[in-house]
Amino acid sequence: MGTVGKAISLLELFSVAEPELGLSDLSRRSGFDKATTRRLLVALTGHGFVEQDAGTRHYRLGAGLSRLARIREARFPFLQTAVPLVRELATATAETVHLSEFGIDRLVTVHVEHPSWANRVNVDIGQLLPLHSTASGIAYMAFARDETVKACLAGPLDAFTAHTLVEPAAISRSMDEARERGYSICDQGLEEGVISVAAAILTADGFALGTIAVAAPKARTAAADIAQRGLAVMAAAREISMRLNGDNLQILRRQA
Amino acid sequence: MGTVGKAISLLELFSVAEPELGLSDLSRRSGFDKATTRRLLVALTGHGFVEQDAGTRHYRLGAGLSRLARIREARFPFLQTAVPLVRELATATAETVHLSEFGIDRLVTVHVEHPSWANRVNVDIGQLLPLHSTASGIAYMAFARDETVKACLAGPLDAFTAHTLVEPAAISRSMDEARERGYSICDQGLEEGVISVAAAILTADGFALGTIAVAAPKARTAAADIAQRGLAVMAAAREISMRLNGDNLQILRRQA
DNA sequence: GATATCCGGTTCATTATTTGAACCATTATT
DNA sequence: AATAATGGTTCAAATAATGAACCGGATATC
Repeated sequence: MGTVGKAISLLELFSVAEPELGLSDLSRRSGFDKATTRRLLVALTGHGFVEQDAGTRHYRLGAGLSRLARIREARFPFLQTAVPLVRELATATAETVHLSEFGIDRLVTVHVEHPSWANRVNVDIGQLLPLHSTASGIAYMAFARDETVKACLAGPLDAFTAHTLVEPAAISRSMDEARERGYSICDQGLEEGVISVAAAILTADGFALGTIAVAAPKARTAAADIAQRGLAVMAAAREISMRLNGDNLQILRRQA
Repeated sequence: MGTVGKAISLLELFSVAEPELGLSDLSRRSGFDKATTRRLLVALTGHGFVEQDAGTRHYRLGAGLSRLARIREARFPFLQTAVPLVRELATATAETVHLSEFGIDRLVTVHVEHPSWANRVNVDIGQLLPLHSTASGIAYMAFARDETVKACLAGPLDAFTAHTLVEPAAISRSMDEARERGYSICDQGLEEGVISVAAAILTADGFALGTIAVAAPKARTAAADIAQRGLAVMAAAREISMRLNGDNLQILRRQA
C-alpha cells in the first residue's frame, strides 16, 4: 500500500461510535508503527484533515474534510436534495430510513432518520453496506453499470446470516425482480430479524448513484407493510432523482 | 512535502468554481509530474476521495470525503445546528450570511445564504478567509487561543485593499473592540466596497470554533444598519453556541 | 511510595517507495 | 494531413518512508 493509502486508512479508523482515537490506538488498529502513524497524522493535521484535542491529545477528523465535502456537495447536491424526502419517508413509515451513496465497491450511508421506537433498526452514518446482502445494494445494482455488477458477483460474497443470498444467479434474479417491481426487498440478508426495502436514485444518464431504504424489525412487519414501504421508498427515490436531474423524466425511463 | 501532503494538495485544487479537473490540468497546477499526479489520483480514487468521470475522464472529489465529513458532523453537529439560524439571519438582514469554521490558520466557509439582490456580496462554500482582514477573522481571534492569535500576527499580513489593517497593534485593538461590543466590524478589509459584521461561535471551553457573518455592499449600508446587523449576528452566534453546548450559559461568560 | 505500564512523541541508519523524462495511444485543433 | 493537445505507462535514479530503540511524563499496580 502506498503512503497516501495508509494515511487514508488512518482516517477510516474513525467512526460515529469512536470519533476520537489516541496515537497508540491508531497505531495498533492500523498495524502501522507508532512513528509512522504519527508522521501520517502530522501530515494530515497540517492540512486540516485531522485535528488534535489540546487536552487529551487524541485525534479526530478535521474541518478540511468538511470543506472538501461541501465543495463536492455544491456541485452535486445529493444530500441537500434528498434529506427532506428521507425525513418525510421516515415520518410516513415510522421506521428507520437511510440514504446511501456508492463509493468504490460498497454503499456509504450518508444520512439516517431513526423512528422513536425503542426496538428499531439502527444504522450509523458512515456505515458501509455490501452490495449483495442489502436491499440498498440490490436496488443499486439493478441500475448500476455492468462492470460494477460483474465485480460484485465475482468478488467474495460473504454469508452474514443463513438467509444471505450468495449465489450469483440468485442475486441476479433478485436484481431483476427489483427492476420490475421498482424496489428491492432484502429479508435478513445482513442481520437476523431485519427486513428492508430500497430503491435506486438515478443520475441523468440513467445509472444509480445511491439508494434510499427503509429498514425495520421483521417482528412488526407484515406482507402488506412491505408493499406499502416499497411503494413509498420507490416514490421517494423517484422524486429525489427528478429533483437532481431537473425533472427530466425521459431519462428515467429505465426505472419505469 | 511528504507524499500525503501532495495528495491532499491535489484535492485542494478543486473548488466550487472548478469542481472537475483533468489530469494535465491537475499536474500543471500542482506542479507535480504527470506520472506522480496520476499515481496520487489513483491512490485517492482507490479510497473514494476522488472519482473519475467515465466519459470525460476528468476527476472530481469523491464520496469518501462526504462519508468522513458526516462522521465528523455526527460528533460535532456544527452545520446541523447552525444552518437554520444562518437562514433566519439571512431573511432578517436580507444580506449575505456566511458561516465559517477554523482550520489550520484560516477560516473555512462551510455554509452561505445569499439574498435575492442582484448586487450582493458573493461568498463561495469552501472559500478560505484570512484572519486579519475579515470580520469573521477578527471575531474569531477575539476568542481564540493566544497561540493562534500570536501566529496570525507574526505571519505575513497581506494588504488586500487600502483599508486592510496590517499593523498588529491595530488588529489587536480591533479584536478588543469586537470583544467589548460583542461583534466585529470589518470595513473593506478584504475587498473594496464590502462591509461585514461577524460574531464568534464558542465551544464549551469558551474558545471560538467558528464564526457567523453578514456581508453587504457598502453602498446600501448606513451606520444604523451596521449596528442592527451586529446585534443580530451576535444573537445568532450566541444561540448557536448555546445549542452546541447544551445551554450551558456559565461557560459563555467570556463572550458576555 | 516504589515499580511497572501505559501514554504521546522523537531519533536515525536501513530500506522501500516515489519520482520524472521519455514513451505510447487517442482525441481534438489547425 | 499535420499538429498539439489529452490520458496513461515505464523503469533506473533519487528520495522519502520506515521502525526498533529511545525519552519523559502520567497512571495504574503492588
